[in-house]
Amino acid sequence: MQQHPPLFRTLVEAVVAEIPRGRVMTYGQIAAICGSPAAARIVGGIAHFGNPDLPWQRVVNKHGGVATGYPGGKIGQKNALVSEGIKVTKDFTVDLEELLWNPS
DNA sequence: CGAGTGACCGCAA
DNA sequence: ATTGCGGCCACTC
Repeated sequence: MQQHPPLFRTLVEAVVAEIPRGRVMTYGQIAAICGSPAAARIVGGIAHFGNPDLPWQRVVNKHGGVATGYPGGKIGQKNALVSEGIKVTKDFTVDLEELLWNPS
């Protein structure tokens, strides 16, 4: 019963918060779910200015590669993903065919 | 309110 | 294969 239209940022954070452990999602897919398939960059921006408690490490790009601006760099994100049981290649990429999470 | 920015995406050389 | 450029749209200052 939102009298005001939900902010994009709120939707993105909600989706990211629903990503189960051991799964990943792409920026473009999250943006599309939130209603703006071309706002993939915005998702990244929200990741930087949004709620730091959310599992942003589970968010990867369309190539399955980890983000560049993650705190600690790609190493930090890869470390966080591996800590959750997600296999990350030495090329800092994850297998989207196996780990991509598709919300209902 | 206006301008700049970006943890992206896709294509061209 | 790698590198560079533009577009796209919401967020921050």
